[in-house]
Amino acid sequence: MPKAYEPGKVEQKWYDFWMEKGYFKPRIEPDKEPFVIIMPPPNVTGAPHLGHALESALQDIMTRWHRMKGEPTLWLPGVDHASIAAQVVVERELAKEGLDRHQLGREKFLERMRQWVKDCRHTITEQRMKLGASCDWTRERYTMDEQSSRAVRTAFARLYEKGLIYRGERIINRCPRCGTALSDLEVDHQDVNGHLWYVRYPMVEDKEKFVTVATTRPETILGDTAVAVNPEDKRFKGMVGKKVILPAVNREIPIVADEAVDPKFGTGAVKITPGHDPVDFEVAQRQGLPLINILNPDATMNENAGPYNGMDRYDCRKAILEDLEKSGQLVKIEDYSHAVGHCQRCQTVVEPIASQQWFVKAAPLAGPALAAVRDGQIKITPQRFTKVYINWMENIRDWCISRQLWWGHRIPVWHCRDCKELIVAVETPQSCSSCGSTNIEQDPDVLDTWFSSGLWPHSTLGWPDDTEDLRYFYPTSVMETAYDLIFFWVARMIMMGIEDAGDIPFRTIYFHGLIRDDKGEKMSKTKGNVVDPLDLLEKYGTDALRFALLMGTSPGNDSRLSTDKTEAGRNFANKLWNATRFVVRSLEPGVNIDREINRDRLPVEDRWILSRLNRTFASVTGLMEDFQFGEAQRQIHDFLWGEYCDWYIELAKIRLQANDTTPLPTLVHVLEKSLRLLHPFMPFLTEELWQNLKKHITWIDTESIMVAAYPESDKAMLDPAAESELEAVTEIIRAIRNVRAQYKVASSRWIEVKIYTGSSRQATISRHTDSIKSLARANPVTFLEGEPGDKAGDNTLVLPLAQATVVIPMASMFDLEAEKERVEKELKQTQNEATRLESRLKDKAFLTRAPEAVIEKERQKLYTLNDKLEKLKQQSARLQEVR
RNA sequence: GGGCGGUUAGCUCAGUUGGUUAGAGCACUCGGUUCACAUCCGAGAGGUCGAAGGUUCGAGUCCUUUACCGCCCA
Repeated sequence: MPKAYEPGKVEQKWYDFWMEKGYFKPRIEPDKEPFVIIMPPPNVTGAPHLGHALESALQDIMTRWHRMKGEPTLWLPGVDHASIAAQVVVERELAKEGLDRHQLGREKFLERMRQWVKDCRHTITEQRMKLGASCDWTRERYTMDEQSSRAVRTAFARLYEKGLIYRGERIINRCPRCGTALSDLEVDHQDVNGHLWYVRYPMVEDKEKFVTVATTRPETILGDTAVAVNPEDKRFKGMVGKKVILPAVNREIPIVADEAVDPKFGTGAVKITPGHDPVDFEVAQRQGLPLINILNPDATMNENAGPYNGMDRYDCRKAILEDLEKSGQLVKIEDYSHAVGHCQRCQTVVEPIASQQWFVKAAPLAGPALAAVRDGQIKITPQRFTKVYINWMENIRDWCISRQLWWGHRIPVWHCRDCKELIVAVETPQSCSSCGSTNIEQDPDVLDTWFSSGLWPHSTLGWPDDTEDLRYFYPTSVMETAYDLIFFWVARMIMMGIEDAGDIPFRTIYFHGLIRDDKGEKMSKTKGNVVDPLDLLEKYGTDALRFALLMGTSPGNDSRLSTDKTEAGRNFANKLWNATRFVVRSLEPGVNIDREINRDRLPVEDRWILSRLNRTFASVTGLMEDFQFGEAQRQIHDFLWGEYCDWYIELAKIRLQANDTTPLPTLVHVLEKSLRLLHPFMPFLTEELWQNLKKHITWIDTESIMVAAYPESDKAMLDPAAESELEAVTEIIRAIRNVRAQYKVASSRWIEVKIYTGSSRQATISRHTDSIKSLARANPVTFLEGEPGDKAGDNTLVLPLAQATVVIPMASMFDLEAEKERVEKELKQTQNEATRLESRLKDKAFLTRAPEAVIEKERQKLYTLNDKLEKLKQQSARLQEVR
């Protein structure tokens, strides 16, 4: 084995080996309950980022763990066509070529999209494989493949037939840049510093009288169809029912009373624009007011805007304000901060517009989805997200699913041009189902990308067909994703899964946090702080990256990734590499290691490490069951590095050096099982090391660590007495090392140690005399009974410990005279330097002429010197006492 | 406006039912060419666990109030 672990040389080899052996593909065993994770499909929007790497690591850990436990395990991969997100990305690419999609036309644009998806899928798959993902590639799916598309059309048609999908005119958010309706969730609200403009609307009956309204969007005046006041508001008594004249377009509109009006906003009278405000839309419906749309799809003003027809919305705002100013109707301007909706994908300010769209009636679907979580059929981890889920579900609103985009699932609805009938069908119809006309046309819109995502757990397993996969693997075990998808995706999967497949889509939903950069900033392309997982993989190795991604994380909490962590991962991998290298090298003489180890015949340090190993199994398993993977990983790390390497191997070396091969079975046994324990976390490294070990151990007959059994805790291996005994020994060794460091005893020097204990402890601790001698560099080591008391003598150090008292004669630690001389010399030198500095710092010329930074530096130097001086004086005094 | 999370060592974070002396990685200081590993070994320093009050034999952990930071929803 080479001196250091070189991940680049082994990773591809093992991934190919696993693929070749078909380990990723589960065998359907009807009598066993399977473990199933459906991979959240990455968007085809570019190269995967660190969030995907974390997701991959977590899901792979769970998958490998359950597979090793002997469960039929399926991790099903796939990718998402990402309708709007992908279209926006490709449109940007086109813009670089000076093109837009309309120039290409629908078909050519879709061709372009498909090519993009092809390239993107390749990158995504390649990266998943590099990350070690043990997913079943034979079942890989795509949200736009034939099966998924049919699932989408089927789900749509069934919901339509049940009256759960309808078409209607509602206020929706429209992104002028993307040119499409959006769902409420796709709008990001940001506080913007704007203005509140107060505008006078003259009364029809007496043009000298006015009603003043306040607005943040003056251009919408053009679409006003009423002014509303609160019915309780005494200020407007007698005005309700009268009419005012709308500025700019001189339309007469009524004053109405409606509960929705907040008397505290503005003047208490508000303008009602039913075509461009959701609250006003509702008021209009209640009051029977007409609706006027003043905007074109691209957010320019339309013919209803009168003189402003054709203007951009913001130019219109400016123009109308100037006109109002001129006519004296603009009476007041206030600074006003308010939330403005932005398109989640392109950050353009969205416009609320009343329009004909397709909606999913949410309430009937939310009922069972709510119950499934409330009853505990679906468990949400971490638990705190349960409340968030319930709160959202309880206040759910209808879901706008039609998009005026080209990329996505075309809505399975055909319009008859002759009889205006709507035909909803799974397969393309030839003629109108009502009048038989062949003059029919498919709806041009596509579906919200989350519609197909919502079907993912059942559509990937074969729904709407009754497949073996669907019967065996559904409901799935765990859905693992980021918490920011709770509404977009998780909620919809639960609703659609129950509706379509008749059962919950997964038993547990596990949320991980978001990965930020080392400064805690969200990674984004515009900020330029995006780290490519591939760069880290190549530099540090997959296992190191996986280790880093999990290090110090807890469920549902955001984490930062830094090179410090990846380095720690790499170092750990290398540590384990070398521990294995040591064990393998010790085996070389051709020693035969038995499969079973007889605990009772082993020395106490062997029983100790076996006990600690089995405690670690129990603890790690408990943590994994609880989804605490970061903590599980830490415990494995601590056991291997802090106990196995730091202590057990060091103890074993003492026997091995005396040509005693008895530690070998334990060395091998603990290492082999630990590698299996660690395998889900660091798959490549553990496979490589395990295979190296396998070459020397005949009884390792499994062909890969990934199909070897996951270790379980054996209670018979637990040994509290051995643990207590080793605690005493390590405490003694640590105490002696501590003293050596404190007194700067040369490492080549052996010091004398006397250990006082009770008689029963003496029998046990004295068994470790060789260990204490070797690891603390102490000789001679003698054991005495009871407490040292006066017997210790004057020139000794007395170290009282939990289970023993250690006494060290000072004289054995160093040549006293030489040490005194050394300290005095250093003391003198330091003193001289300090004096020189002091006098300089008193020199007026220096203080006035030298730059402040230099003076400060000198002051710091003096401060440090004085500190050192103090310590030297103390040491000198201590030495004097020794005589 | 409603909700959630965070506040623990210089930095980044663990710390799951309350229980000895609060941990890790990195950084720092001192010492190390002992045949697994300098991607290392040994030792050390560093924390009134945001604040105040309460429950308890015992609180980083539970309760109340509060400050600041972040996120989600409206």
